Amino acid sequence: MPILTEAPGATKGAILDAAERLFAAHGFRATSLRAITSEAEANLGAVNYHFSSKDALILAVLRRRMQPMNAARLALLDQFEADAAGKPVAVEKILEALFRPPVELVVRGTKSGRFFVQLMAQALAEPSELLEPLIEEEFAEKNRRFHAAMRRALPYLTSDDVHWRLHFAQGVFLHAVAHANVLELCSAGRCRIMTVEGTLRRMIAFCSAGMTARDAQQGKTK
Amino acid sequence: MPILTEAPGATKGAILDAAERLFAAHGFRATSLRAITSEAEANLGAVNYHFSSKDALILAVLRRRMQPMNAARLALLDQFEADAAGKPVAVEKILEALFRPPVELVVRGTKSGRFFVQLMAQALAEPSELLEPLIEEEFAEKNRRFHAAMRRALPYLTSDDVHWRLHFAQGVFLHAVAHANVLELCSAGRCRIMTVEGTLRRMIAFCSAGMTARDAQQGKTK
DNA sequence: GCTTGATTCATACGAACGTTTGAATTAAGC
DNA sequence: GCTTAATTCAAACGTTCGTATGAATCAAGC
Repeated sequence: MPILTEAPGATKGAILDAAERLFAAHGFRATSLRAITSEAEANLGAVNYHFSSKDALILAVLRRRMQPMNAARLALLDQFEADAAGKPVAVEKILEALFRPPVELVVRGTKSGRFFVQLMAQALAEPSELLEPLIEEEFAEKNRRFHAAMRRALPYLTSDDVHWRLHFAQGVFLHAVAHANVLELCSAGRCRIMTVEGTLRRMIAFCSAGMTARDAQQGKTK
Repeated sequence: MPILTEAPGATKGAILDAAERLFAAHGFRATSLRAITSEAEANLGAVNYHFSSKDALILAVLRRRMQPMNAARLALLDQFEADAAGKPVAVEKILEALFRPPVELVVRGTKSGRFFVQLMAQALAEPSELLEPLIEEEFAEKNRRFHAAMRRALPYLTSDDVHWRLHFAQGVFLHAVAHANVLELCSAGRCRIMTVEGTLRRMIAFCSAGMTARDAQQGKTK
């Protein structure tokens, strides 16, 4: 086991960073390994040495951010549930636990972490049997926990109502953060994601109103 | 000008249909022209004959549905504004004008029209200088009109508030319709997009509550 | 029925891709 | 200082892609 000249895993990390940025900028398929290794100042063969294939590299890029992000979401929810001392957690707090970790990743993110949400949007948009198991595995517990918390906070909604509305809230967050350029375009440059707190406040205000809304035909699935 | 054996533009239309379905299923870049012409039962050269390049085919696929969809949205808004006879259109109506055309395209869509929203999500997620002008050109008037209608309906919101919240509403719609499989996955198959009216009702209930929400720090941009 | 213009078809080309290979390089162990 | 194992590197392989080309096919006009 040699001690590297630079930090251990320097090449591996550089490849992950470059891949994250280029995947977000041009898509998984449109980004060549040559472009990645060129930006990472690594040799072409290094990708297949450290990750064995391009598909495995894609999974590694996604997994690196997904796991900590979802762990942070659950930790935040844990904390709010502890604060609530047995009572239901407020809808706004549940939404904050859901939104804060990714928003902080994007706004404060060092290196290329800020591109990660765009990658998630691509992973969803580009359906592939490659990504589905990762998404299911990585998000299963998060979905279960947040659904349960919302059901407690909104007892007058059916389980299906909560599923639908959490799905909507995910859409708000994903579109707002991953496609922030669209907002900037539509508002002629006036609206941009600047701070964590400002972005969070807007998203939570919108979604908490949506989550708690009293529907005229509540409970009907169709 | 020969009269074709089959309907005029049969090959061209078959290519568009096949491309729409395969682009939605596997992404723009991952779908080869050979796969498209194979599914369309056309010759490989037909693509470059009818559309001149793959990029132009992508644009043609998108434009075919975008133009009528946005026209229908504006027509619906026109109608609601006429009904309102000078008074502001209700938020729910504005949202219906925004959501109904694409939802009907997806739920009732013949041929491959139901895949179109997934394509829009991909076009947004896969940023490309190819697609940006199309999006800007095709959505500019729609954005302007709906922003103005919302400002009339919600006079207590700033212009920036409306930009942000319309952006959120777009996220709800796009994610809900384009990634309906995620909802089905998260709800263990219990929640699915079944009918136009049921889907619309849920989206409008959520978004109208979000649009009209009174924010604690309203008007602050950050 | 020959001409004409539009479309279809089979084939081929060059480029770019992911992956493989084997030698060169590096640093640690004894 | 030699050995060993991990890593880097340059070069090449086979495949697949988008595109181009030219002949074949087809229907309509006169």
